[in-house]
Amino acid sequence: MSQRRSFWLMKSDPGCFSIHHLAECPGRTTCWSGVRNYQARNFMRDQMKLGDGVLFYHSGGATPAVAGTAVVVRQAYPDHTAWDPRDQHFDPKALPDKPIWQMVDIRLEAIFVAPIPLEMLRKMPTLESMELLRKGSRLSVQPVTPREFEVIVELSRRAGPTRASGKTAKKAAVKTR
DNA sequence: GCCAACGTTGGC
DNA sequence: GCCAACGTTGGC
Repeated sequence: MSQRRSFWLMKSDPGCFSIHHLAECPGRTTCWSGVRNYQARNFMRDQMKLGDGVLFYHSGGATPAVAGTAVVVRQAYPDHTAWDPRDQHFDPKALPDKPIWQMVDIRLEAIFVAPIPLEMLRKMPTLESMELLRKGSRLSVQPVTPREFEVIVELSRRAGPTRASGKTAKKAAVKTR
């Protein structure tokens, strides 16, 4: 079986843990704890491999958006936060010798100069079958195709200069005040 | 803050 | 094994 790199999208509420938080973690690396959904866990446990690409998605907030990319640097291992009673994601059914929940480690790769809003993704015909865009989709860890990953990274490259000029315009507006 | 969609739980 | 009730997610 060939070991081809796979791609994923992982959601986080930026008010809880944003890509900027990740940027400040030691080694720009974090464990992805707190997943309490079996389907999402299974993707991490069974399919995520070292070197896989991750789209870091900011859910909730005013503008849900893909905020950047990360890479899987450690494959699935038990999520110890599940057996910590003080943890927000405590699960009394999980025990150290029967962990139930798993997590991976990811390392930040790039923060997009301009995040790609969900609204923009919806406008892209090449992305219409993305899991993220499916009505009612709530999976917090989901596969994306290599093509989808590539299209979004490419969008972020094009969005860069647009935002820069927007900034300039804003500055100019301030100046004239 | 609302609510649709979804996953989980528990009674039967 | 069905399904109603409930809790959660997440866009709007």
